Amino acid sequence: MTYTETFQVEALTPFNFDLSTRIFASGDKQIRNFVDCQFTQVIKINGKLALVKLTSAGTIEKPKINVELKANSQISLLDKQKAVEAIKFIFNLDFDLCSFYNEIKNESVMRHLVKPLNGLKNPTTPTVFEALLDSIVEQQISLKVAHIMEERLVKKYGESLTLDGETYYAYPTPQNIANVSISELKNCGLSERKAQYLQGATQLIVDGKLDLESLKNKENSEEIISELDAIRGIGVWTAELTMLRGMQKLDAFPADDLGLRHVISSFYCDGKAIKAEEAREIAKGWGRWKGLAAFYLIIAEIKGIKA
DNA sequence: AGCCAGGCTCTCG
DNA sequence: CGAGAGCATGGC
Repeated sequence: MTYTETFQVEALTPFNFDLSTRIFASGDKQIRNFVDCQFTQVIKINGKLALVKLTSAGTIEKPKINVELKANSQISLLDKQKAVEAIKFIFNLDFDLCSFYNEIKNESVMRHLVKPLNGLKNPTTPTVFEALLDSIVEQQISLKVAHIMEERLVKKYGESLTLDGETYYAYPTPQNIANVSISELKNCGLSERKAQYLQGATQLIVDGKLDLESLKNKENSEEIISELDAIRGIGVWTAELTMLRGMQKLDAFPADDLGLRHVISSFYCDGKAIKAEEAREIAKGWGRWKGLAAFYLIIAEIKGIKA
């Protein structure tokens, strides 16, 4: 028996749902993807798995999202409320893009991106742990390879939900990974070291020594970086990526990131290789939300927008 | 074939 | 201390 609830969620204007969600277009259908203007992902709400299907119901200026919530058991009012919270968090619906646009309106490159990318938000993962897991896996190796490994991890250790004959996977939780051996993790393609990093961080969480999820409530990003950086296997890059992707810390700016430096260079330095220090210097002109600005550059490059 | 890929740690000198 | 090796796998 499948239970379904349908409702709408409003977002702060401007918000372009289709543009913001397009980065999931190449995602695995059983995990998280965006096909035919519909976003699909399983999330854990109120302790149970539910499939979330989202489509845009409004415009960029008056944004609304159609939500279809599906589960194998009755969906309570609280479940619905939690789902709304999760959706708001994933798409940062309460963030005011106008204040971001105000920060960059006079910058030589950024000001040209506001119009073509109007309403673009940087989606986040429902839990911080997912962002951390992905960031550790993506250290050093190519994203393509990393995505293959992430997919293996999710399908092996994430809980699954089967609805109407289709099976979907939620991202593994720390509890799901806690008892997995290093050699099993290696079988997913992780190096010995990375398997240790992931297992180590997971143990800290399960043992109550690291409250990863509530770290996002800290105001001071530098504090979050140093707390994460102190953990074995997590450097500044991993911390910053985790913050951007899992905590909505849009001021985090991963200057060490190879791909990002490449994009910055193509807009500011004719494509010649630049160092992290030069990237930081350029980002000084981006105002407060440097991580979001970086995301705008990345999407601008993908869409072939010239500044 | 080999080299490289959105890093990080460990080990030398 | 700073530099350099080593890591895993798939794509080019």
